[in-house]
Amino acid sequence: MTTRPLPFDPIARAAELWEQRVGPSTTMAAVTSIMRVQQIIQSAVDTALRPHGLTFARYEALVLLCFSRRGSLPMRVMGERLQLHPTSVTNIVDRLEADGLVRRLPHPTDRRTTLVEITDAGRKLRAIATEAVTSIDFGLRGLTERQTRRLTELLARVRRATGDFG
Amino acid sequence: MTTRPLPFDPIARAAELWEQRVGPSTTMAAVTSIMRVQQIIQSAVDTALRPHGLTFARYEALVLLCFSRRGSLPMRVMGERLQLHPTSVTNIVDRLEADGLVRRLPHPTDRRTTLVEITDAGRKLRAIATEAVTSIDFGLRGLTERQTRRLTELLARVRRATGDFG
DNA sequence: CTAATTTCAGAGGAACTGATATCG
DNA sequence: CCGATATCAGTTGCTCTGAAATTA
Repeated sequence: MTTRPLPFDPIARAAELWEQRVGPSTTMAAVTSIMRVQQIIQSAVDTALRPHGLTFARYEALVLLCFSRRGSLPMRVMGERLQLHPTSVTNIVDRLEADGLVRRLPHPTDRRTTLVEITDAGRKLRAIATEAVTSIDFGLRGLTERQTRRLTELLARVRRATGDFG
Repeated sequence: MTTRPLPFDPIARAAELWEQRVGPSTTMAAVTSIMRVQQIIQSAVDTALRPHGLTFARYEALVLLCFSRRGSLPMRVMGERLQLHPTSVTNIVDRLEADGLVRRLPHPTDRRTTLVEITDAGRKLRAIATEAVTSIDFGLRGLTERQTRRLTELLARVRRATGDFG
């Protein structure tokens, strides 16, 4: 968030030099691109959510709960779906609960686990925040519908190959 | 880094629910995929670099300097190329300098700017670290050469459309 | 004077480790 | 006893804001 755009593609230039000095640059270019686009998206989405007191991580948690069958999930399951460390789940739920967007409930049968339930205020804010992020296309621009699908598909291959699921 | 892989694709499932309840899910699925793959790559790369006392950000800075014409660049240019906040550049250079991998030099003509020059130790570690990250394919698996290029190309469209360069 | 470059102090959000209490 | 769940304390790394000092 510092400087004006460069007149050239810095990743393409780095790839050229890499090719000359190190070797094949295909993987390096793709990885650098992913890191950069993630940064762009994170920044755009966080900017859109900040007026509503949310970060992307907290927004994702809200969406997950909102879409769940009963509007509630165990902490552990939330961490599983969102790929978060248990302590990160605690942290995120703490903040959402402090804002009255979720509440902790005891699990009816397993007293080790605590359920997190979305509140009415949480559902309302989820809808407002969704409007905010979709109105900027989540910061993802420049792709056709078809290209966007292709991107998702390629990334799914990576996720599967790295043991993310399946 | 907590749990075993899910038996299903959590992003595909979230996209289904999004489609039912919110609307078109194409963009949301792509964005979530990028965030997740970035997380996978970051984790893999940082794990590979940790034994050498580097993070990905510091490694990138080392590569940038190593490939530069004179082995040195102004702080501002580093921030521009690596898309880092000025204070982040200061932070990263501080750590690299503390480890003897770079050194600060006064700019010969502009006394406002300070040059950062890679040291011999820095060049040596760059080579070792490159071996470490390439040996794990930067954490990027499951794609053919052709698919990897396609991924880079799609991401470049996004970067260009969001004003990253061009 | 304005503008650019870097640094510093401080804050926030995220991720991790290790330890602990509770419970199945 | 073992393993799972959640929390707590503390650390690290990165990013940002706002302010300052220096110089073009």
